[in-house]
Amino acid sequence: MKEKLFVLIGPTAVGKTELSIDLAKRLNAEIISADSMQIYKYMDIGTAKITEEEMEGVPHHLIDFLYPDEEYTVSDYQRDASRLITEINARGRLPMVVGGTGLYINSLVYELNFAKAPPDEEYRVELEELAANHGIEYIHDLLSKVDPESAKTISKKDKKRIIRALEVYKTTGKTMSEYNKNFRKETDKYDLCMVCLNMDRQKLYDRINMRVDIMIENGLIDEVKGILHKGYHKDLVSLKGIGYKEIIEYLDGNLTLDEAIEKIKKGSRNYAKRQLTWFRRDKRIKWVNKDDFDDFHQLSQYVYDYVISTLYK
RNA sequence: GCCCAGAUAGCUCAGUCGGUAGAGCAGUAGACUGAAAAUCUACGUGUCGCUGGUUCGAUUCCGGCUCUGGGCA
Repeated sequence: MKEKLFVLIGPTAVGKTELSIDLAKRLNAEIISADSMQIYKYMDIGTAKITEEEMEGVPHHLIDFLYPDEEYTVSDYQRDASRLITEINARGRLPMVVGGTGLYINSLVYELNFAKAPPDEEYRVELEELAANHGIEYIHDLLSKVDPESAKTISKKDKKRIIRALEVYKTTGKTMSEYNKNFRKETDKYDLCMVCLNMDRQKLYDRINMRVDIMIENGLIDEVKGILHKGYHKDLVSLKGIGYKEIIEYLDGNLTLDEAIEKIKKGSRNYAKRQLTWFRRDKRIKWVNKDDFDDFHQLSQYVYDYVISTLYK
Protein backbone atom coordinates (compact mmCIF):
# COMPACT_ATOMS: atom_id res chain seq x y z
CA MET A 1 0.00 0.00 0.00
CA LYS A 2 1.35 3.37 -1.04
CA GLU A 3 1.97 6.30 1.24
CA LYS A 4 -0.68 8.96 1.04
CA LEU A 5 0.14 12.53 0.15
CA PHE A 6 -2.10 15.56 -0.12
CA VAL A 7 -0.61 18.62 -1.80
CA LEU A 8 -2.29 22.01 -1.49
CA ILE A 9 -0.75 24.71 -3.65
CA GLY A 10 -1.70 28.10 -4.96
CA PRO A 11 -0.31 31.53 -5.72
CA THR A 12 0.89 33.81 -2.97
CA ALA A 13 -1.86 35.50 -0.95
CA VAL A 14 -4.67 33.30 -2.28
CA GLY A 15 -5.48 32.04 1.21
CA LYS A 16 -3.73 28.68 1.44
CA THR A 17 -2.89 29.02 5.13
CA GLU A 18 -6.43 29.53 6.35
CA LEU A 19 -7.72 26.65 4.24
CA SER A 20 -4.86 24.36 5.21
CA ILE A 21 -5.64 24.64 8.92
CA ASP A 22 -9.31 23.93 8.50
CA LEU A 23 -8.60 20.91 6.31
CA ALA A 24 -5.74 19.61 8.43
CA LYS A 25 -7.94 19.45 11.52
CA ARG A 26 -10.65 17.53 9.72
CA LEU A 27 -8.26 15.23 7.86
CA ASN A 28 -6.06 14.48 10.87
CA ALA A 29 -3.13 15.88 8.94
CA GLU A 30 0.28 17.34 9.61
CA ILE A 31 1.52 20.15 7.44
CA ILE A 32 4.81 20.16 5.57
CA SER A 33 5.53 23.61 4.23
CA ALA A 34 6.79 23.97 0.66
CA ASP A 35 8.01 27.52 0.80
CA SER A 36 11.58 28.50 0.11
CA MET A 37 11.44 31.63 2.27
CA GLN A 38 9.38 30.56 5.26
CA ILE A 39 12.14 28.12 6.11
CA TYR A 40 14.03 31.03 7.67
CA LYS A 41 13.82 32.30 11.20
CA TYR A 42 13.27 36.04 11.81
CA MET A 43 11.59 36.40 8.43
CA ASP A 44 7.98 36.38 9.59
CA ILE A 45 6.10 39.43 8.38
CA GLY A 46 7.53 39.55 4.86
CA THR A 47 6.95 35.87 4.19
CA ALA A 48 3.45 35.92 5.70
CA LYS A 49 4.51 33.04 7.90
CA ILE A 50 1.80 31.36 9.92
CA THR A 51 1.84 32.21 13.63
CA GLU A 52 1.75 29.77 16.50
CA GLU A 53 -1.86 30.74 17.32
CA GLU A 54 -2.97 30.38 13.73
CA MET A 55 -1.64 26.83 13.66
CA GLU A 56 -4.33 25.87 16.17
CA GLY A 57 -2.28 22.92 17.28
CA VAL A 58 -1.72 21.47 13.81
CA PRO A 59 1.93 20.30 13.58
CA HIS A 60 3.98 22.21 10.99
CA HIS A 61 7.26 21.05 9.47
CA LEU A 62 10.07 22.64 7.46
CA ILE A 63 9.12 26.11 8.56
CA ASP A 64 11.12 28.55 10.67
CA PHE A 65 14.01 26.16 11.23
CA LEU A 66 17.03 27.79 9.58
CA TYR A 67 19.01 30.96 10.20
CA PRO A 68 19.06 33.42 7.30
CA ASP A 69 22.64 32.58 6.44
CA GLU A 70 22.13 28.82 6.26
CA GLU A 71 22.19 27.24 2.86
CA TYR A 72 19.31 25.04 1.86
CA THR A 73 18.61 23.64 -1.58
CA VAL A 74 15.82 21.84 -3.38
CA SER A 75 17.78 18.67 -2.93
CA ASP A 76 17.77 19.15 0.84
CA TYR A 77 14.09 19.85 0.71
CA GLN A 78 13.43 16.70 -1.28
CA ARG A 79 15.29 14.60 1.27
CA ASP A 80 13.68 16.21 4.34
CA ALA A 81 10.14 16.34 3.01
CA SER A 82 10.22 12.74 1.72
CA ARG A 83 11.38 11.54 5.10
CA LEU A 84 8.58 13.46 6.83
CA ILE A 85 5.96 12.07 4.47
CA THR A 86 7.01 8.56 5.44
CA GLU A 87 7.06 9.36 9.15
CA ILE A 88 3.67 11.03 9.16
CA ASN A 89 2.10 8.15 7.25
CA ALA A 90 3.64 5.77 9.77
CA ARG A 91 1.92 7.73 12.55
CA GLY A 92 -1.38 7.05 10.84
CA ARG A 93 -1.83 10.68 9.91
CA LEU A 94 -2.05 12.40 6.56
CA PRO A 95 0.93 14.42 5.31
CA MET A 96 -0.22 17.61 3.72
CA VAL A 97 2.29 19.61 1.69
CA VAL A 98 1.25 23.25 1.55
CA GLY A 99 3.09 25.98 -0.25
CA GLY A 100 3.89 27.86 -3.39
CA THR A 101 7.43 26.98 -4.34
CA GLY A 102 6.96 25.04 -7.54
CA LEU A 103 10.36 23.43 -7.68
CA TYR A 104 10.01 22.15 -4.12
CA ILE A 105 6.66 20.62 -4.99
CA ASN A 106 8.05 19.04 -8.14
CA SER A 107 10.92 17.50 -6.21
CA LEU A 108 8.26 15.40 -4.47
CA VAL A 109 5.76 14.64 -7.20
CA TYR A 110 8.20 14.00 -10.07
CA GLU A 111 11.15 11.69 -10.15
CA LEU A 112 13.71 14.41 -10.07
CA ASN A 113 17.00 12.81 -9.27
CA PHE A 114 19.21 15.78 -9.05
CA ALA A 115 22.59 15.35 -10.63
CA LYS A 116 25.06 14.30 -8.03
CA ALA A 117 26.79 17.62 -8.26
CA PRO A 118 26.45 19.76 -5.19
CA PRO A 119 27.11 23.47 -5.59
CA ASP A 120 30.77 24.30 -6.12
CA GLU A 121 31.02 27.82 -4.77
CA GLU A 122 34.57 28.36 -5.95
CA TYR A 123 33.78 27.38 -9.50
CA ARG A 124 30.64 29.52 -9.47
CA VAL A 125 32.66 32.55 -8.46
CA GLU A 126 35.18 31.79 -11.18
CA LEU A 127 32.43 31.59 -13.80
CA GLU A 128 30.76 34.73 -12.47
CA GLU A 129 34.03 36.55 -13.00
CA LEU A 130 34.46 35.17 -16.48
CA ALA A 131 30.96 36.33 -17.29
CA ALA A 132 31.64 39.76 -15.82
CA ASN A 133 34.86 40.21 -17.78
CA HIS A 134 33.99 38.60 -21.10
CA GLY A 135 30.21 38.66 -21.11
CA ILE A 136 27.67 35.94 -20.47
CA GLU A 137 27.98 34.76 -24.05
CA TYR A 138 31.53 33.77 -23.30
CA ILE A 139 30.52 31.19 -20.70
CA HIS A 140 27.62 30.14 -22.90
CA ASP A 141 30.24 29.32 -25.54
CA LEU A 142 32.13 27.27 -22.98
CA LEU A 143 28.96 25.31 -22.37
CA SER A 144 28.41 24.82 -26.11
CA LYS A 145 31.75 23.06 -26.27
CA VAL A 146 31.10 20.53 -23.49
CA ASP A 147 27.32 20.20 -23.63
CA PRO A 148 25.89 21.52 -26.89
CA GLU A 149 22.49 20.02 -26.18
CA SER A 150 21.97 22.00 -23.00
CA ALA A 151 23.51 25.09 -24.55
CA LYS A 152 20.79 24.96 -27.18
CA THR A 153 17.95 25.04 -24.67
CA ILE A 154 19.45 27.50 -22.22
CA SER A 155 19.16 31.15 -23.17
CA LYS A 156 22.43 32.96 -23.82
CA LYS A 157 21.47 35.37 -21.08
CA ASP A 158 20.43 32.90 -18.42
CA LYS A 159 23.61 33.10 -16.41
CA LYS A 160 22.34 30.97 -13.57
CA ARG A 161 21.49 27.96 -15.70
CA ILE A 162 24.63 28.25 -17.79
CA ILE A 163 26.72 28.20 -14.64
CA ARG A 164 24.81 25.29 -13.20
CA ALA A 165 25.19 23.24 -16.37
CA LEU A 166 28.92 23.90 -16.45
CA GLU A 167 29.15 23.02 -12.79
CA VAL A 168 27.40 19.69 -13.33
CA TYR A 169 29.82 18.83 -16.11
CA LYS A 170 32.86 19.84 -14.13
CA THR A 171 31.99 17.87 -10.98
CA THR A 172 30.51 14.75 -12.54
CA GLY A 173 32.09 14.57 -15.97
CA LYS A 174 28.61 14.01 -17.36
CA THR A 175 26.49 16.57 -19.11
CA MET A 176 23.37 18.15 -17.78
CA SER A 177 21.44 16.93 -20.81
CA GLU A 178 22.40 13.37 -19.93
CA TYR A 179 20.88 13.81 -16.48
CA ASN A 180 17.81 15.32 -18.05
CA LYS A 181 16.92 12.20 -19.99
CA ASN A 182 14.19 11.14 -17.57
CA PHE A 183 13.00 14.66 -17.24
CA ARG A 184 9.57 15.20 -15.81
CA LYS A 185 8.59 11.66 -15.06
CA GLU A 186 5.68 11.57 -12.65
CA THR A 187 6.36 9.70 -9.45
CA ASP A 188 4.30 6.63 -8.61
CA LYS A 189 5.61 6.56 -5.08
CA TYR A 190 2.53 8.12 -3.53
CA ASP A 191 -1.19 7.83 -3.41
CA LEU A 192 -1.45 11.43 -4.49
CA CYS A 193 -4.02 14.18 -4.34
CA MET A 194 -3.13 17.65 -5.60
CA VAL A 195 -5.29 20.74 -5.29
CA CYS A 196 -4.47 24.24 -6.49
CA LEU A 197 -6.42 27.07 -4.94
CA ASN A 198 -6.98 29.98 -7.29
CA MET A 199 -9.15 33.05 -7.69
CA ASP A 200 -9.99 35.78 -10.17
CA ARG A 201 -6.74 37.43 -11.23
CA GLN A 202 -7.77 40.99 -10.46
CA LYS A 203 -9.06 40.02 -7.03
CA LEU A 204 -5.84 38.19 -6.33
CA TYR A 205 -3.81 41.26 -7.28
CA ASP A 206 -5.99 43.44 -5.06
CA ARG A 207 -5.37 41.07 -2.19
CA ILE A 208 -1.64 41.09 -2.83
CA ASN A 209 -1.49 44.88 -2.88
CA MET A 210 -3.50 45.08 0.30
CA ARG A 211 -1.40 42.48 2.02
CA VAL A 212 1.79 44.38 1.29
CA ASP A 213 0.33 47.50 2.88
CA ILE A 214 -0.54 45.44 5.94
CA MET A 215 2.99 44.02 6.09
CA ILE A 216 4.37 47.55 6.20
CA GLU A 217 1.88 48.50 8.92
CA ASN A 218 2.83 45.42 10.87
CA GLY A 219 6.46 46.44 10.94
CA LEU A 220 8.21 44.88 7.97
CA ILE A 221 10.80 47.66 7.99
CA ASP A 222 11.73 46.99 11.61
CA GLU A 223 11.87 43.29 10.88
CA VAL A 224 14.41 43.88 8.11
CA LYS A 225 16.41 46.29 10.25
CA GLY A 226 16.46 43.72 13.04
CA ILE A 227 17.81 41.03 10.74
CA LEU A 228 20.55 43.33 9.45
CA HIS A 229 21.43 44.38 13.01
CA LYS A 230 21.91 40.75 13.89
CA GLY A 231 24.77 40.86 11.42
CA TYR A 232 23.21 39.09 8.45
CA HIS A 233 24.53 40.36 5.16
CA LYS A 234 22.14 41.80 2.62
CA ASP A 235 23.55 39.61 -0.16
CA LEU A 236 22.29 36.41 1.45
CA VAL A 237 19.87 34.37 -0.65
CA SER A 238 17.29 34.66 2.12
CA LEU A 239 17.35 38.44 1.94
CA LYS A 240 16.80 38.37 -1.81
CA GLY A 241 13.19 37.42 -1.11
CA ILE A 242 10.40 39.73 -2.23
CA GLY A 243 9.78 42.34 0.43
CA TYR A 244 13.26 42.03 1.87
CA LYS A 245 15.45 43.13 -1.01
CA GLU A 246 13.24 46.16 -1.66
CA ILE A 247 13.19 47.30 1.97
CA ILE A 248 16.96 46.94 2.02
CA GLU A 249 17.17 49.19 -1.04
CA TYR A 250 15.01 51.69 0.82
CA LEU A 251 17.21 51.51 3.92
CA ASP A 252 20.27 52.02 1.73
CA GLY A 253 18.67 55.16 0.33
CA ASN A 254 18.35 53.83 -3.21
CA LEU A 255 14.56 53.95 -3.19
CA THR A 256 11.92 56.03 -1.46
CA LEU A 257 9.57 54.11 0.77
CA ASP A 258 6.74 54.49 -1.72
CA GLU A 259 8.91 53.19 -4.53
CA ALA A 260 9.95 50.24 -2.40
CA ILE A 261 6.34 49.41 -1.55
CA GLU A 262 5.28 49.60 -5.20
CA LYS A 263 8.17 47.34 -6.14
CA ILE A 264 7.17 44.77 -3.53
CA LYS A 265 3.61 44.77 -4.82
CA LYS A 266 4.71 44.37 -8.42
CA GLY A 267 7.22 41.68 -7.51
CA SER A 268 4.54 39.76 -5.65
CA ARG A 269 2.06 40.07 -8.51
CA ASN A 270 4.61 38.86 -11.04
CA TYR A 271 5.56 36.04 -8.74
CA ALA A 272 1.95 34.93 -8.35
CA LYS A 273 1.63 34.81 -12.12
CA ARG A 274 4.79 32.74 -12.47
CA GLN A 275 3.52 30.34 -9.83
CA LEU A 276 0.32 29.81 -11.79
CA THR A 277 2.32 29.16 -14.96
CA TRP A 278 4.30 26.59 -13.06
CA PHE A 279 1.28 24.76 -11.66
CA ARG A 280 -0.70 24.80 -14.89
CA ARG A 281 1.48 22.24 -16.57
CA ASP A 282 0.82 19.49 -14.05
CA LYS A 283 -2.31 17.77 -15.28
CA ARG A 284 -2.84 15.88 -12.04
CA ILE A 285 -3.80 19.07 -10.28
CA LYS A 286 -7.42 19.72 -9.37
CA TRP A 287 -8.05 23.45 -9.72
CA VAL A 288 -10.39 25.04 -7.22
CA ASN A 289 -11.54 28.61 -7.78
CA LYS A 290 -12.50 30.45 -4.61
CA ASP A 291 -14.92 32.64 -6.54
CA ASP A 292 -17.11 29.62 -7.22
CA PHE A 293 -18.05 29.34 -3.57
CA ASP A 294 -20.35 31.42 -1.44
CA ASP A 295 -18.27 31.19 1.69
CA PHE A 296 -15.22 29.67 3.26
CA HIS A 297 -17.09 26.75 4.77
CA GLN A 298 -18.47 25.69 1.41
CA LEU A 299 -15.03 25.91 -0.18
CA SER A 300 -13.40 23.90 2.56
CA GLN A 301 -16.12 21.26 2.42
CA TYR A 302 -15.67 20.91 -1.32
CA VAL A 303 -11.91 20.37 -1.06
CA TYR A 304 -12.40 18.04 1.89
CA ASP A 305 -14.81 15.88 -0.09
CA TYR A 306 -12.42 15.81 -3.02
CA VAL A 307 -9.52 14.66 -0.86
CA ILE A 308 -11.61 11.98 0.81
CA SER A 309 -12.88 10.68 -2.50
CA THR A 310 -9.40 10.46 -4.06
CA LEU A 311 -7.37 9.17 -1.12
CA TYR A 312 -9.87 7.13 0.89
CA LYS A 313 -12.16 5.59 -1.66
C1' G B 1 -14.67 85.79 -16.89
C1' C B 2 -9.79 86.26 -19.59
C1' C B 3 -4.85 84.23 -21.06
C1' C B 4 -1.53 80.03 -21.71
C1' A B 5 -0.53 74.75 -22.04
C1' G B 6 -2.48 69.99 -22.57
C1' A B 7 -6.21 65.91 -24.18
C1' U B 8 -2.80 59.69 -28.35
C1' A B 9 -2.42 52.06 -25.33
C1' G B 10 -4.50 50.50 -18.35
C1' C B 11 -0.52 54.69 -16.78
C1' U B 12 3.46 58.45 -18.23
C1' C B 13 4.46 60.38 -22.71
C1' A B 14 6.73 60.53 -27.95
C1' G B 15 5.25 61.07 -33.00
C1' U B 16 2.92 61.76 -37.75
C1' C B 17 6.61 68.50 -42.69
C1' G B 18 -1.46 65.78 -43.85
C1' G B 19 -1.40 59.09 -46.20
C1' U B 20 -5.28 55.96 -39.50
C1' A B 21 0.78 55.54 -34.84
C1' G B 22 5.29 53.72 -30.96
C1' A B 23 8.49 53.92 -26.46
C1' G B 24 8.93 53.10 -21.15
C1' C B 25 6.11 51.21 -17.28
C1' A B 26 1.89 48.14 -16.15
C1' G B 27 -0.13 43.69 -18.13
C1' U B 28 -0.42 38.68 -20.72
C1' A B 29 1.64 33.91 -22.15
C1' G B 30 5.70 30.57 -21.58
C1' A B 31 10.31 28.16 -19.73
C1' C B 32 12.35 26.02 -15.35
C1' U B 33 16.69 19.44 -12.45
C1' G B 34 21.17 21.10 -5.94
C1' A B 35 20.40 29.82 -5.67
C1' A B 36 13.74 28.89 -7.49
C1' A B 37 10.12 34.77 -3.68
C1' A B 38 15.80 33.08 -8.03
C1' U B 39 16.82 33.22 -13.31
C1' C B 40 15.31 33.62 -18.29
C1' U B 41 12.07 33.89 -23.19
C1' A B 42 8.13 35.91 -26.21
C1' C B 43 4.01 39.36 -26.95
C1' G B 44 2.28 46.49 -28.66
C1' U B 45 -5.02 48.34 -32.74
C1' G B 46 -5.70 52.23 -29.72
C1' U B 47 -13.24 55.59 -31.48
C1' C B 48 -5.08 59.64 -31.58
C1' G B 49 -11.31 64.18 -26.41
C1' C B 50 -16.12 65.70 -29.25
C1' U B 51 -17.83 68.40 -33.45
C1' G B 52 -17.70 71.30 -37.91
C1' G B 53 -14.32 73.26 -41.93
C1' U B 54 -10.22 73.00 -45.62
C1' U B 55 -8.47 68.65 -48.45
C1' C B 56 -8.63 63.14 -52.91
C1' G B 57 -7.42 62.10 -47.72
C1' A B 58 -7.33 65.10 -40.94
C1' U B 59 -5.06 62.00 -35.14
C1' U B 60 -1.92 65.91 -37.62
C1' C B 61 -3.89 72.34 -40.29
C1' C B 62 -8.15 75.95 -38.99
C1' G B 63 -12.84 77.07 -36.01
C1' G B 64 -16.22 75.84 -32.08
C1' C B 65 -17.29 72.87 -27.82
C1' U B 66 -16.07 69.73 -23.44
C1' C B 67 -12.60 68.40 -19.84
C1' U B 68 -7.71 68.85 -17.11
C1' G B 69 -3.51 71.63 -15.38
C1' G B 70 -1.23 76.56 -14.58
C1' G B 71 -1.53 81.90 -14.55
C1' C B 72 -4.37 86.71 -14.31
C1' A B 73 -8.57 88.75 -12.18
